[in-house]
Amino acid sequence: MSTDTPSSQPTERNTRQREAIRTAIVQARRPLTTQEILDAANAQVSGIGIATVYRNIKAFLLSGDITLVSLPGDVPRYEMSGHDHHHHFHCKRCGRVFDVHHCPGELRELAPPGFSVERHELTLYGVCSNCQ
Amino acid sequence: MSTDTPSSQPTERNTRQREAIRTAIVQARRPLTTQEILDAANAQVSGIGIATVYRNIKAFLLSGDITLVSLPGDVPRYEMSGHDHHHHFHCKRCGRVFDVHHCPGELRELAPPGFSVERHELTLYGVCSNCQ
DNA sequence: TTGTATGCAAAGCGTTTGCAGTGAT
DNA sequence: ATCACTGCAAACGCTTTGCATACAA
Repeated sequence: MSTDTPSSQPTERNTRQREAIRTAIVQARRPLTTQEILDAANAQVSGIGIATVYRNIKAFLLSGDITLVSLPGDVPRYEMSGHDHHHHFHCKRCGRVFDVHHCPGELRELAPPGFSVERHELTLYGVCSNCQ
Repeated sequence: MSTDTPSSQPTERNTRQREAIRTAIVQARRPLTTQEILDAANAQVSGIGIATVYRNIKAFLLSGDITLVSLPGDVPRYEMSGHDHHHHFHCKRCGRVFDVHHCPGELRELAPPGFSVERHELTLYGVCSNCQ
């Protein structure tokens, strides 16, 4: 066994673009799409390319900084990690997605006999308080 | 008011390809991906093009014959309509999706105050009985 | 100075569409 | 004989990748 890490990461650099992308996701406080991230990041540092957004999203996912939020039939969204177990609410008016910090709880019994449930995802659909 | 339908649909024709695609979905008894549909249909009638599968899927969706099943972070699947309210189970071993005919029930109270819930989708993840 | 990060453009990949030929009615 | 349906290939939209340059360290 080796003492030094065999696959040491290359040094990460703090670029204006990367910080703008990170800030966009942090300040949103809700899951953002790639396009929403690009728009918010461009508001801080103009000229950011979409490829840079994709590359940084991938890097943040790998490092665990952000989490993929994919709702059925919708484009992927991303939010900061560290939230506890939660679900999502999709507003049909404004199209935004919000976190829901409640959970129906134990769902193992819902599956047919012989099926083992390890995880679940729940999405609520309706109208958010802003759009009422 | 007119007696004849203003926008009368063009007459549908029963082609071997269309019937192969419909049969594939009927016989599966679980939601199928586009590729699974193409493979199953080709087993009956070889040489079916992928465009034909997409066109027929779209037609079946419009007519209500089939229903879109889209799970988070996964490709769309399709199943015959007419099932009652149900959810889905995704096996992490074989990748197949199964219907779950139970439901946790009333979920309106999970949303934050001021949010109105109209619909919900639940996906269970784990290992199916075949793969145990 | 080094080499990671970026921007641009090209390449991928799954899905859609245009078009000419096929075939159900 | 019609005209909807099909197969093929081109077109699309979104995401990824190659490459030369920019810039953080």
